Amino acid sequence: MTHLRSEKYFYITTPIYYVNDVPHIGHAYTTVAADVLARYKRLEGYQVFFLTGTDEHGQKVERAAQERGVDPKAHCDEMVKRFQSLWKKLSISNTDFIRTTEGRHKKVVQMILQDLYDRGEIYQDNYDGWYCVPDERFWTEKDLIDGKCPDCLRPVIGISEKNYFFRMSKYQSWLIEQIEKNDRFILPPSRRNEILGFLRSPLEDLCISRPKKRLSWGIEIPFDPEYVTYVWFDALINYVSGIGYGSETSQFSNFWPEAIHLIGKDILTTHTVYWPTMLRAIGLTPPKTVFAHGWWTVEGKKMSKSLQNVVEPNRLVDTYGVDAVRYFLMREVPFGSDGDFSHAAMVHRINSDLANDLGNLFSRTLSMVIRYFGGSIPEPSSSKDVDQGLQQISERVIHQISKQMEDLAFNKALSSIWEIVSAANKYVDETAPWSLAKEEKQRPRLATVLYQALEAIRIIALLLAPFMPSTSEKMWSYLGLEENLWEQTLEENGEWGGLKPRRTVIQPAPLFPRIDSSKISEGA
RNA sequence: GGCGGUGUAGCUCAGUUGGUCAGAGCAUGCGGCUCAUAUCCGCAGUGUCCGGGGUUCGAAUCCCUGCACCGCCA
Repeated sequence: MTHLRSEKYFYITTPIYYVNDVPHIGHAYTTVAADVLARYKRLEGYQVFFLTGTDEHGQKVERAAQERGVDPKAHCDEMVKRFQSLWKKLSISNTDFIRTTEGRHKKVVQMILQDLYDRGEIYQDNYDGWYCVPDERFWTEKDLIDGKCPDCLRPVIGISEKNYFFRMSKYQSWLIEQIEKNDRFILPPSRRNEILGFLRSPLEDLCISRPKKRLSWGIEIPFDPEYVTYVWFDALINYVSGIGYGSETSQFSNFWPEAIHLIGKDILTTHTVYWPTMLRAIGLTPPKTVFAHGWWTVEGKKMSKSLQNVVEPNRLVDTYGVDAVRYFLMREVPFGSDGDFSHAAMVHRINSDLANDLGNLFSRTLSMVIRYFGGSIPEPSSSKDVDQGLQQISERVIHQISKQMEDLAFNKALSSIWEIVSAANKYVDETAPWSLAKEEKQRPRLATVLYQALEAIRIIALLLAPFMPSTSEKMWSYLGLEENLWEQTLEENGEWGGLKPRRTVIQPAPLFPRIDSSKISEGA
């Protein structure tokens, strides 16, 4: 049985965000990165499943709801909108949005728990320890600092109770082997080393239940109604429940082997130790890659609620525009390193990269097409070395980007695209169409030159689409292209010479107006 | 305390296995163009490649040591 075309699958996830959190630049960062990757893979012709969502159980939600005097679910229904509306505002193209309070998720969690229990992967035992209520974390006696939570230094309460445990410890050597034999399982490599270091000490079993008398807002343990599921055990399962584990069998089996989880470095252990061992026990393969990206500081300082410097993504978008924000996040720092957000850096990126380099290339080229050819895309004739040079750079960049995106090197990919932008600006300078326009006999040459410049812009628009979707759409339509940008593939449309002559370009408004930095308030 | 990482132009950083590797971008200075969002193009720098010692014909690149900063664990 042969297929007409082999289907390529790509599955990308963000963490499910804690519904009680106020969305900040960190949430936006992970989600934008996932979106860029999803859009890029679609451009490469992949079937893409892009999942994000919210984690809605646990003590903080329960308490917040109580304080407001509403039902926890009703509380979540309200809070979840903050994420959903932000993703809409940030042009996020997720395939689905999963909430851990949904029936489809609970069903899968309970099915997995029952199965693990039946097969002896989960057992009951006594738990003695110290519990930090605000952090929802258990600590052992030796963890404590002066009898207080080592994480937040707040008081802890002593707890001794029966709980259920997952036999995580027995998978330790298997896990080490997985990590060692696959150098792309945990990225970047420094994080991989950290986990390998962590795994040199004995791994313990994982407590996966909470007694209802202490916490009722969670998924009930199917074999013991006195307990609910520990939030992490519940939350991690979203990655399989969200693509139909146990129900949509073919969809699940197509996408799961391709899973890439993007996470912040703070949740590395849950994703590279808890989760793979859970999957192993369930009988599923580990994700292909877990990539831990860095954190953003703001104006050189760590983000914190007390400093009141948490960057509110909605305001950022209102101030600078979606695409500029997406561009900055992807361009400023290598994915995986920490970065600093500052308004000065943001404005600098916009003015220099977006307005001067890209925006000006676009407007100078289109203006000349309008001025010299009445807006009709001219027909190119024989090409010269300069022309071919521009084409070669574009072809080289398309080739490079494929590898850079594979490595999640978003900043490098963008810098590669800017090689075309620079080359095109230089090309326009060297060929000087305004001089050619002065002599009638240079008409064919002028036509060729402007066609080449437009073609560079078309390729730039295509490559930029994953990063700056609305800008690319604008460029695309100003170029007079009627085809749907989101149905294009690099294979079919990345070839030089795809632009059709005689279509009409439109006089563009500046893609990115320059920003007078003195008019941007620091408090945005 | 243990393990790991980093330290290269004013700033942010590239520099595969040691031999045009002393670089890029930004910022700065000078020159050019005028199609364009006062945008674009060209040229020019400056560097004890953290300090010290060693291996080698030759080290930013390997080894030892000191200092500084960072990450994970404790």
